[in-house]
Amino acid sequence: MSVGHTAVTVLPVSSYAEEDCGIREVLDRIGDKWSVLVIVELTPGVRRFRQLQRALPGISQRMLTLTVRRLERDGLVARTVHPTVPPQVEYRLTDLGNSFTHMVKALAEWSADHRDRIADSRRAWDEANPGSDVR
Amino acid sequence: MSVGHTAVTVLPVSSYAEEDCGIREVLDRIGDKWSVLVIVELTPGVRRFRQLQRALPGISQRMLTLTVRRLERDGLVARTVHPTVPPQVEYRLTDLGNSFTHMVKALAEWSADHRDRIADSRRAWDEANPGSDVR
DNA sequence: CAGCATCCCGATGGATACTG
DNA sequence: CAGTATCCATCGGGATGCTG
Repeated sequence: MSVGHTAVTVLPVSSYAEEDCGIREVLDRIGDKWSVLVIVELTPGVRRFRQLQRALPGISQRMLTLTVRRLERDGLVARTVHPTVPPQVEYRLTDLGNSFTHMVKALAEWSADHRDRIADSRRAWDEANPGSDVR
Repeated sequence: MSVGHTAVTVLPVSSYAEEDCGIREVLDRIGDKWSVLVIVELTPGVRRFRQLQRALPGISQRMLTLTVRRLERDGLVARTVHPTVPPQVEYRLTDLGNSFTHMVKALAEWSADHRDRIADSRRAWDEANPGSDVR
């Protein structure tokens, strides 16, 4: 077997979007249902587990745990356990998490600024394309 | 029945993260697997269907169609059909779509800037938490 | 209080085949 | 070329029950 014979993994090129620009990584981190909301909720300061859950109506214990663990793993959130009875666990943003806050803020502003326009566009599209399963 | 009796919809408060700030809307729009990548790919200019598909290795016809339709519905992308043979369809960003480009750029920069730090954090966490299913 | 362990369902999205 | 139509596997995430 000569060199370059097996497993060449073609992958033609990819003008822009490919793996080179790290968009996919960010999306994998914040694209899920709760991560950004948790970050937003931690922006004002430290929160305890139950506090977070109450502040995020609809989140299950399981998902809050998972979300907060992943954020901790990524270094966006710090977790502090106070070995008391009953147990007390605090969550806060790290510097890294705080830096990400700016992104979220920009995103929220963009959303607020263009919300109406998007809603209009959707109405128009839906009217022009009745009975479409796109939605 | 007196006023204010039915359907009070409790919903305690929701300090920050609730529906009021439009984060959820943005995430519903860009949190999927391909939307942002398509937008990135359209940033340099107009693209045709197959061009997009080739530029986005791994995307299926179905998903490209769905993604591009949703973006069109939201008013981020404009679709132009040239009734030729064979058919030719062009996609380009609208002004709205272009404005969103800035968000994506910021996200990409943030990702690039902190990629290493996050990777380190993950390694450390994985080492400190062996055999965890969090990942 | 702050979780972990299970079970399970619906949505997302990939593969494939067909069409104007 | 630019789609549409199906079928199907995966998996994110909700509900529930138990524990230190």
